[in-house]
Amino acid sequence: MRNESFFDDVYEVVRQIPRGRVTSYGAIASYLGMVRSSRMVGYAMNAAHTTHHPVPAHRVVNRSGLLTGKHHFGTANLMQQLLENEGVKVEDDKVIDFKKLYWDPGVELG
DNA sequence: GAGGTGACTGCGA
DNA sequence: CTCGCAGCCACCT
Repeated sequence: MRNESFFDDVYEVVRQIPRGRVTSYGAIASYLGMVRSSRMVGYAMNAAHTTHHPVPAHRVVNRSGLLTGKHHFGTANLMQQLLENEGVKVEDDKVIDFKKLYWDPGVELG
């Protein structure tokens, strides 16, 4: 029951991301069948800031591992702090070993 | 009802 | 390697 909207689906997937892992907007979009609407995933993250649902948006980065949305965390270094706090090394606003830490919902969730 | 926006992605030069 | 352009679609005003 998604009374809220498709955003709720995005939040659910993002919450499934294990600690110390990261994924991309396209991966979530693809898992939800909205690979062509990857922008909407990012848009949903923006709305996540307004919902009451806890969404670890810091675990979601662009397909290059770049912290594109760090500017939306209030402070530019907060997103990197959270990632490093989980064991994810970040440098120059980019996730190191992004390929290794990459978490694909289409694979992990089936 | 219509127009504008965007936390993206892929491809070409 | 970097830079630019076009497509995409739900949400907001």
